[in-house]
Amino acid sequence: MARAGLTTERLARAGAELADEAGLDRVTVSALARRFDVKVASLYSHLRNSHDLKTRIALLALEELADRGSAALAGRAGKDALTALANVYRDYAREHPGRYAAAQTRLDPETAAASAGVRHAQMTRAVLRGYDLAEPDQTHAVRLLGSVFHGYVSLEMGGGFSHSTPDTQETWTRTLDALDSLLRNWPAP
Amino acid sequence: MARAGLTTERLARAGAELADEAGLDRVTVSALARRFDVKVASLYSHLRNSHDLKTRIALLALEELADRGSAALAGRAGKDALTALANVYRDYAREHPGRYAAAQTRLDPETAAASAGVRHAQMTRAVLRGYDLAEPDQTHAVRLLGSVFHGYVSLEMGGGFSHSTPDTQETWTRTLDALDSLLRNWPAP
DNA sequence: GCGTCTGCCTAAAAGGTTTAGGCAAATCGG
DNA sequence: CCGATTTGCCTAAACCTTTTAGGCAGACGC
Repeated sequence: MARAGLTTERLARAGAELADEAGLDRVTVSALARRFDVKVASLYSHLRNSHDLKTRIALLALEELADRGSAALAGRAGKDALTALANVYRDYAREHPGRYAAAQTRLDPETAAASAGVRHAQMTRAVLRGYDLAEPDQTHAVRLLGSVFHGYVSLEMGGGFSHSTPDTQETWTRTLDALDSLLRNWPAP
Repeated sequence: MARAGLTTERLARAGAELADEAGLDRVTVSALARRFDVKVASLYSHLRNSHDLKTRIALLALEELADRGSAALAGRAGKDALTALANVYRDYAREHPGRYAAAQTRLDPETAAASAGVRHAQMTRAVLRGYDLAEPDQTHAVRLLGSVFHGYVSLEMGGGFSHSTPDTQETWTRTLDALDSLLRNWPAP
């Protein structure tokens, strides 16, 4: 009997593809076994359980996002950097909706601390180097930017901005203008 | 055999309670049947399927949120209104995490159009009456506020702002200050 | 080539989803 | 007030997903 060559890595990658194609809620251990033409139980040598699979997809997505982010940020500063990073999130969510959804999976603290999530915070902080913000305002701003990026992307993807006018692209551009303006004129406490 | 008195309404309400207590992912038709001490199949006279249950919980949550929002907005304007509405979302998510999670369920367009989601957009627009924004900037601002409210609340709940300093309450306050400032000084295109 | 280890297998239990069809309680018309 | 109809919850059953236990054979180390 030929071996399928399963690894945790390949399972996570295939799970990510399946999430993008069929939606995160259809990513099951069973579906994955079918995709590898292997019996379900075989996957349990590589995965602790079903939630473990989701976690691994989340970690994969966070890492891909962080890689794209640091590539986009290289050589940019100020509004240019802000726009580049923001677009990384939006574009990734559009290209990989299932992976993006997986990236929102709640991770337990140790896993989160070891994840690429840390790099995300660093990247946002890097964007803020182009603006003049001291602590604790810098941390407030990091959190605000994270909120806007995530909030906008998830509402847009969820159809929350459904009515057609104005264009959501237009809103996105204006939102980034607004954030840039806000960061340049951050209000004193 | 005595009847349990099930209705779609009661099922949605019990589902919402269960979501808050155990988490949205543990809200199943089976669990709900157990709670009513009734056989599983009986629920299928009141619910089309499992997804239908989630949808009804989502609609319930959206309505409760809208009710709280309009109560909070009554008699307030400007930053006062902004803060009040923002706190409605944050407080609701803290009090009812399962319901809040359910409210993020993607609804099909007809359901969404008939839902309280419409009132949410109107409430945000009402807040903006306290600021001087003409269309299309007003719509851009509606979307921005929605993004920040939703993004902040979901990141905070998901533990995204985990490190302890500064306090997330402090960030929240400063975020609202920043939004107020931004709306008063909305950048020209 | 032999032994060990590992990877995928079969088997099986347990629980969730959903449909079909039945009986009895509630409700309504006379 | 009683018979007919409707409605609500039931049993039964099929199907799917998750997860554990234990087995056999292919890959690898010597």
